[in-house]
Formats: sequence, C-alpha cells, structure tokens
Amino acid sequence: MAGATLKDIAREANVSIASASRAINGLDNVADDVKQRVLEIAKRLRYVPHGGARSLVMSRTNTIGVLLPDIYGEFFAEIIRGIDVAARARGLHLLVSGSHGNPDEALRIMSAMGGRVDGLLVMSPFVESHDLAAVLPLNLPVVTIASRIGADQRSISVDNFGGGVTAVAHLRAQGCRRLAHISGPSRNFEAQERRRGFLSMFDGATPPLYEGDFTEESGYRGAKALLALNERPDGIFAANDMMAVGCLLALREAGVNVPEDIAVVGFDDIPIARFTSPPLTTLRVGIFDLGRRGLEMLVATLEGGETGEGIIVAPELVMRDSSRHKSG
Amino acid sequence: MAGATLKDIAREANVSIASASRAINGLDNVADDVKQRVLEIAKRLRYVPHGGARSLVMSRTNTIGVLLPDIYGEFFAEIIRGIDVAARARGLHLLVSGSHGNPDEALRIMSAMGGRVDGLLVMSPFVESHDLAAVLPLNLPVVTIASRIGADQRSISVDNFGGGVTAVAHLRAQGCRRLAHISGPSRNFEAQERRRGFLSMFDGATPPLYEGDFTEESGYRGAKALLALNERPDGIFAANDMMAVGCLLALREAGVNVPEDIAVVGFDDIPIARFTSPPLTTLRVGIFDLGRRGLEMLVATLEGGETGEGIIVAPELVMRDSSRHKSG
DNA sequence: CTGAAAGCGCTTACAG
DNA sequence: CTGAAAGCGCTTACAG
Repeated sequence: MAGATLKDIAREANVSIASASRAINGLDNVADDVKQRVLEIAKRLRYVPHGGARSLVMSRTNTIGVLLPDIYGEFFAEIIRGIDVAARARGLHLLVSGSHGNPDEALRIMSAMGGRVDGLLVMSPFVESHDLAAVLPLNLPVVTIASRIGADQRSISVDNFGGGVTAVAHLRAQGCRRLAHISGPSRNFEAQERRRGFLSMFDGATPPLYEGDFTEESGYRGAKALLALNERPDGIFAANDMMAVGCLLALREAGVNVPEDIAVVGFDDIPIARFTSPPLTTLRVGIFDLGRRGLEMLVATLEGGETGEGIIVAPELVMRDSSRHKSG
Repeated sequence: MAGATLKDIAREANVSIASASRAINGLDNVADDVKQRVLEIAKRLRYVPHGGARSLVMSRTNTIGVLLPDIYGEFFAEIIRGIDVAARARGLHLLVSGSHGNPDEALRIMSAMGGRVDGLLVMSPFVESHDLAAVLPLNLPVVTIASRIGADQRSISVDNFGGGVTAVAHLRAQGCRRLAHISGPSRNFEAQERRRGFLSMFDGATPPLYEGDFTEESGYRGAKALLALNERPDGIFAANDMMAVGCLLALREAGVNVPEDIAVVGFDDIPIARFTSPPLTTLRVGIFDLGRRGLEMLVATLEGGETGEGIIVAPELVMRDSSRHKSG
C-alpha cells in the first residue's frame, strides 16, 4: 500500500539495505551483479525513494520554495517559467505558492514551507512587505524578486522609477504634450515607483492620474475616465501591459486613433504586447529572465554563500506603433 | 545554523520533546503554562517544523505534485491558479513542475517527486501520453487533466471533438460558407480532437487546414497563409485563443473586416479574449475550474478512495463580435 | 565490496 | 498532564 521501501528491495535481493541504497544511488562501491539485481527489483516494484527521509538525513531538500503574490495572467506565467527552466537545469524542485494577498499570509506560507525547502524565492510587491524581512526564517537563504524588502536582502528588481521617467521622456519626444497616467494599485510598491517616476517629470503641474489595479478591465475603465476629461490627454502611460491592452480597446471603441490622437505606452512587455492593435510600445523588463536570474542568484547563495547585494534591472524601451511619431 | 529543532525547544523549556511537540501542534493534553512557554520559545527561536521528518512519520506530505507540459501564457496561468486556490483552501502544498516536453521526461519528473507528494495532478496532452499510464507510480493517486491517459484513470477533460463541431455549426449559422481551420500541433491530443470535430462536419470535401503550434505567432502566420488561398475562407476556426489573437491581427493588417469578411472563432476563452478587437467568439472551457476541479477530484480520491470515472466538460460557445451575424 | 549501527527530526501509543 | 521509547525511510562513517 505505502509503496516499496529500501527494506523491501534489500530483502528481495538478499543484501543489506546499505548495499541497496548504494546501488540505487549509483555509487561504485557495489558489486556489479548486486547493483544489477537491485536495480531490476527496484524497477519491478516501481520503487521511488522517499524524499522526506532522504532530505531528513542529508539535510538538503533540493527544493526551492517560491512565493508569489498572485498567479495571474501572462506576467506570472512568464516569471514561473523562468524559475522553472532554471530550476530544472539544476535538478531542483519547486514548491510553489501563489496568491497570497498580504505579508501576513506570506509569512504563514513560509513557515509552512519550513523544512521542505533549501531556500526561498519571494515576490511580495506589497508596500508593507519590508515587514517581512523581520520574520523571515533564520538560516533560510532568501532572494526577493521585484519586492520591497530590507536592502540587506539579496534581490533582483526593476528600476520602476526610471521606467516611469523613460515613458514620459519617450512620449514627449513623440510630440505628446498632455500626458496622463493609469497607475497600478497604491499598495503595490512597484506601481508606486512607476507613478513616482512619471510624476517626477512634472514640476508643479499635476497631470491626470487614474488608479487601476493592473487588470485589463481597470485599464479599460481608466481610459474611459481620461477621455471624459475636459482637456483630453494625447499620451497615456499605463503602469503595466494588461492595463494598456484594456486602454487600447477603450480608445478604439471611442473612435480615437492610436497613436495619432493618443499615444500609449505600457510596462512589462508581456508576450502578447506585440499582438495588440496597434502593437504596444512598452518598457521591457525581461520577465522570464527575472525569474531565471532570481533562481540563479538563490542557487549561488546556497552554494557559495556569496554576499553580493541586489541587482537592479533597467527596463528597456521597446518602441512599437502605439506611440510611434505623431503629427502634433 | 541548521535551524532550531524540537529538541532545542524542549531543552530550553525544560520539558520532553513529546510535550514540546504536543504544544506546537496545539493538542490539548498539555498544561497551559507548558504550552505557553513552548510557544514563546518557538517564536523566539523562529522554529519551523521539519516537513520531511513530519511526513516521514505521518506518511502524509500534505503536498500535491503538479505536472504540466509547459508553463506558457494565460492558459497555464489560469490552470495553476485554479489548482492553487483549491489547494490553499485545504492547506495543501503544491510541488510544481512545468515544461516537460514529452512523456519520458514526465516520467522522470514523477519519480523525482516520489515520497514528496500524496498524489499527482498530471496534464500531459501528448498523443503518446497513454504510455504514461503504464509507468505511473503504484499506490500514488493520480488525476489527469486534459490528457490522453488510460480510460481507467480518474480524469477531467474537455469535449474537444464536440467543441470543433460546435464551432463549425456556429460559423455556418452566421452565414459562413467557406470554412478553414488553424489547428494546434499534431502531436497534441486535444488539437487532434478539435480538428477531428471540425472535419467531421465536412463529408467528402477537404476544407483548408493550417497547422499551428498554439502560439500567437503561428496563428498570425496561419491567417496569412489562408488569405493567400485562391478561394479565401469566410470563416476561420482557430484551435485556441492565442492563435485566434494572432489571426485577428493578421486579418486587420490585411484590411480584412471581422466578422463581415471573415468571421473568427477561438477555443479556451482566456481572460484576454474579451479584450481583443473585435472581442473574440470562443469556446469556453472554464480553465480555472479545470484546475480547481482536478485538484478536488484528487483530494476526493485521497480521502474517500472513491472510484468514479472521469468527467468530461462540454465547452460552451461564447458569442462575441468576431463572429456575430454577417450579411452574406 | 559489504553489513550492522547510528542518527536525521518528528509523532504517537504506552505506561505512569 | 508527562516522559521514555519506538519507529518512519534513508544515508554514511565505521569496521571488516
């Protein structure tokens, strides 16, 4: 019922469980015939080693815990894919937990992962996330991705402020004079930084802001709200691509030409951005690589114990038709 | 270094490790003061129980292994989200492994998960996947999602054939006379079934087929290929929404009106389908629910040992503007 | 090359 | 209410 164990195999093969263990693990201090016999029996019994027991004695789980705020849309699919590909290349397992809504929940989950993982990859973009640092498990290496956690933490994050600045500079260079911003949720640290970057380009003036929640839906509503303004904007910076997609749809429905009447810039460069109509100008953060590099950094910590500080990735402007030069 | 253990706590609290264990687990056969003392010390030491040891002795891991073919795009993000939400509700962990490219790799991964999980949720849509059934770990409950594995397997899948039939019937009802199909990859079982359903509506005649690979890119190329035909189709059934998105873009670029000139139907109803232009008519399979119900079915097997056969979900036509009634 | 034995951290009858 | 002890399945010095 509970599956074959090493003991079963050893008995059947007439050897000690030590020898069985060695054969299974491919060590060379086993007689060839023993090795063969054991392997055969193992296959016949469909033996699979008990990972828990193994990790108990080796004090290594070969598993990385992954903590995500919400598994939603292409952005997170890409992040996980990057992590997964890098983990697979190293024979590591992934204990994944998505959709925690706040730091408290993240904490509960992390403690539930205790003893099951060798390290933690945490993405917790909540503004309050720096509290997390205080409760992170001792002795468990952690790398944060796009989060706001104590600066002493090893981390890989995005220059969101700089991205906001770049978006504004680009729109102005394309001839836009009245810019507006559809921001992400205010409790999201990244959203806050992008908005700060955007606003930093206006001294004194207060450009129109609409607070969305990173969904297409909210981008759609945001664009409608901006269109209703007395002074219509001629350039919109959406804090992520999902909202930009919703935004493009609302503009189309309103008969607004993009980019001639209103230019649009997103953030992230999710795979679908090339396939919107018109194709979306955006700030590429290399989502897949964010995940991949996060995992690699964690592995480096695990192995070398290196004490490098964080990496900050500068988003790269990808110009597509949604913002390409305009008449005015 | 290795983190505090029950022994450390017991020593510090001047109790046996048995009592410490009871206090930690909230059993009631512990004196209140002992419980309090232990809990305090545990918090101070940032104690987290060793999951491996616990699962070893309890022969229960509270973890579900999830095996996906590829973590890519919104479809898989939604599946995982459904699984994750359902798992969280039951206090279960998820050991996730994405991007296996074939049944062999799936097998390797499954054996690597051995002893770490109580059950397996497998999605392996490869045509050759029925081989998997022969090597699935003994005694490890498995539920398959949208896969082609032995019929005795508990499973939740989609009526892909019926979906193909529905798509054709719908397009014809909208007035389309020359239908074409952009199919998924031929080694994908679901893609095959959708194509079979499509073709079943043409006796004798051979409508145009273009084989894509489920990416936007291939949908884009497929539409271009179909537009180059002598006899242009006036209705296209794309085997998934991603390809339908690429298809819509190609049609727009070619100045083709949708649905007036060519109507388009997708498959899946990914979240973004409502936000394409025009909004995409598609066959909704309830992706999130596929994941959620798969996990629930697995849990039922785990708990009750019930022996129900599989569930087959009928996709539901969601009519949007990309196929709404046409002149001709 | 091989086996007996210790021990990883935990839970749970069992006896008090 | 409490503790000593057995045991979950495995790996690894240690002694042969």
